[in-house]
Amino acid sequence: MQRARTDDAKDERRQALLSAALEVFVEKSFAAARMDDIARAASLSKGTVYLYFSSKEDLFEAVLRNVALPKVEHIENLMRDAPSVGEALDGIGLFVPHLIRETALPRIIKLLISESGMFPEIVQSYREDVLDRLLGGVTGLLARAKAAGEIEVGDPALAARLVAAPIAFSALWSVVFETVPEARVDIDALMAMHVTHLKRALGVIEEVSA
Amino acid sequence: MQRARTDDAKDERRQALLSAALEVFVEKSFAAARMDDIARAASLSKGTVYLYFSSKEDLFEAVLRNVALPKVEHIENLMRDAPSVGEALDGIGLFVPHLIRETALPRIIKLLISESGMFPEIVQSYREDVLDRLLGGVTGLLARAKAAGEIEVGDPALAARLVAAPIAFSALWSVVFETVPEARVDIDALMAMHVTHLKRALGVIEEVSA
Amino acid sequence: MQRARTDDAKDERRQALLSAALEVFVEKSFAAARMDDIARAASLSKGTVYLYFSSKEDLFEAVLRNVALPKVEHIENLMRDAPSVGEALDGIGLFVPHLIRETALPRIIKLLISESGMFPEIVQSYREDVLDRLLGGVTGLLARAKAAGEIEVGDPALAARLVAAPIAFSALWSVVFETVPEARVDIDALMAMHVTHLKRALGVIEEVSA
Amino acid sequence: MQRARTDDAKDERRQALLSAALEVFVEKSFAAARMDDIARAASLSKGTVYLYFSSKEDLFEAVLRNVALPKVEHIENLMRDAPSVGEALDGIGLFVPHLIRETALPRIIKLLISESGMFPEIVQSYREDVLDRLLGGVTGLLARAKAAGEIEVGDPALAARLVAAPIAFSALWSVVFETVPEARVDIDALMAMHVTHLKRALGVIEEVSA
DNA sequence: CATGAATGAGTCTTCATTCAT
DNA sequence: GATGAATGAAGACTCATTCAT
Repeated sequence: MQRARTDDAKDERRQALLSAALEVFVEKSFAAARMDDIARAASLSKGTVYLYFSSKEDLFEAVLRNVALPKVEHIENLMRDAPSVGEALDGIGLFVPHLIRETALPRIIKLLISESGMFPEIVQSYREDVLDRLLGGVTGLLARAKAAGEIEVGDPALAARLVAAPIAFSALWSVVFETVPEARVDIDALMAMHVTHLKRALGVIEEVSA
Repeated sequence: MQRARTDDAKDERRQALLSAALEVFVEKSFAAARMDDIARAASLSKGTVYLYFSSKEDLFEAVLRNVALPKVEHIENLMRDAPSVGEALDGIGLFVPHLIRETALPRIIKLLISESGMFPEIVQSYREDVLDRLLGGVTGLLARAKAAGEIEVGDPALAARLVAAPIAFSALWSVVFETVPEARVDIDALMAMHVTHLKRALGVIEEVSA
Repeated sequence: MQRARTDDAKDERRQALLSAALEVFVEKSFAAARMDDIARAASLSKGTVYLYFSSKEDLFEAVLRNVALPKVEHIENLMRDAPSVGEALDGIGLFVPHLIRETALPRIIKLLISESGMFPEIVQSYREDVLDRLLGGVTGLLARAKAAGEIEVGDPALAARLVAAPIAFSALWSVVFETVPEARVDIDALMAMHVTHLKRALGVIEEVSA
Repeated sequence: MQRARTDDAKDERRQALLSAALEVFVEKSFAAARMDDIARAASLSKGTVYLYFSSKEDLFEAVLRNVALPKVEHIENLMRDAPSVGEALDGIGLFVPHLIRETALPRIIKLLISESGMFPEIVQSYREDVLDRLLGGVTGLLARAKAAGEIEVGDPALAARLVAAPIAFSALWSVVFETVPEARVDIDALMAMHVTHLKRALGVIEEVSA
């Protein structure tokens, strides 16, 4: 491998390592992942990894710190700025398939679940920093809509979980089972149905899109 | 430790080991679990484990083979024999909290997810033998109700996933996050809401219980 | 297994164990032999072995102490009492095939060789008590014959080794290689030739047997 | 330890390991030898051995594969090209003491004998590839000489064994018993006598060396 | 006496980490 | 900066030995 002299080149290499590490940690779990696997997945040698991360655990933490977090704010804003629950749900229905197919989200979720026993603090802080904020965004949206008489719902915090569950479920299903073609699920159709069901369940009146 | 002379005593010890192993595998993942941990969790010494299981992997497979499987038929039957979708859903709403709080289901799900990368065949066969059958049971129930004009729904197979998702979600949440009190969720309430939402979404007409 | 109440029954069991142990030690070496193998080869259970021998090493030593030793005196006497070198050699030629095919000698030799590194004292004392005496017997025979002008030979002690070598060679070959039929050697013919060669080499004048 | 960067340095280390392993296997037997012993004998650490050999068994097989084999052809040629049986035997008489004192042959023989029970295939293939060829070389020599009326002998294949036996005997004696000074044998004298005896036994007419 | 379940010391093997090149 | 050889701590597994039954 060439040497990375500039800071940019170093950042690039760091990113390559993080992304290789995510892949390998997800595939094998933290304990079973070998530094060598990760190094090779990033086309580097074992020793080089230690130039960028001080230990396997450090690398693991960096993986969780560096992915997906930017999205949180984005989604919080989407929830806050949505003109109506209906449109917010439509947005979710359209956005989630992309989230599942193209982003690291499913793998991050799987990793969090897998390592919750070994890294409880990391996982709890992830829950606080990411999951609670996302659920909080949806909760807020539903609470405002409920207050506005737009929807009919019990505890918005619980309802937010019902909104999130099929998303998490699909994300997990995709990483866990879809290595095999017969387990494949049509996520677009599933999410479309999820949104339809939610609207019916919440009593969202469908506005006619002119 | 006392010695297990009779076959019954040996079976008991086997069960104790399986249950200790499930605990440790769930907590640490297969790779990070030490046979010694498992042995001590069952109040045995390391060597004794090998009198009952020939290897760590054998023990792991036995753990998956020995739990939850009996329940599958039970639930399949429930779905098949349900007099109506509404009652079936009510049944689910009442049964699931028990399932999540009292049985190994949540831990098994977590384990399956965690080890899907390391034991793909085991995990896929579990999907076929357990998950597909459970989802198939719900799918059948919904398909029959749809044919009878009882409910309004698109593809029953997808809808079955929407039925299952909050159950899986809650199960996972309970093992992954509920080690910490502030992450606790009221599963009874959540499931009650889930059933309510489902009935509304599917257009189930609530019969008045005389 | 029945209990051995009488002393005779106990001795029998001891012998069975010694003979099973010889077999297993020869087949696998001391280190690789498992007490369980030996016990089962004697149709006993593992624990029972410890009623007769205090440890694996004790059993090993007993094996070497209890076999073949009686023969030594017998052979010493044969050598001492032989009326002539020719007849002594004839006796060897007739006796050795039996020794190799029917007695434990070949296995004992193999065992001594195998364990010479792990049990140097045992092996050296075996050499002194058995091998040196046997070689000494032959050496004495040759020395007397030389003194009597019966044969022509250099150092009788060296010549004794030339007498012994093909015997040891055949014994070893039989345990080491003759598990496979294509390695089989006609020991009677080989020993006959050995005796013929020895007589010619030593210049033994063949008396005509009336 | 210094690091072996070049292929040459690695080959050197491999050789050092093979030779350390031979020593330790011979001393203790395969089963009783610890990888750590071997590593230390080669001034390396335990882990390093596994950079060169994938397992203890792999190392063992490599030990047998890498020694003595070159000599076989050499000796085959000597036998084939010998101008006369007498000279061939003289050659053996002079060469064997070197073989026994300076080469790995005695240790290899001991190892083969010791491990014949645990590695029957390896040992049989060694017999075919090495011993049978060596014995075959001598057999051929004797058969040619017999056909030429040079010597008087029965079955040359058996006679070859009588040629080999004192060599094997001495080789074994040297590894097995000569750790102790009082067991030492004068191999040169023994071999000289062996050759003398063989010539007499075969009726080789001693040519006068001008 | 006989058994075989239980134990834990001992050994092979892996792999995170270091460091000479 | 990059490499991969070397290291040794850690963990799976075996088996001699003990001892409750």
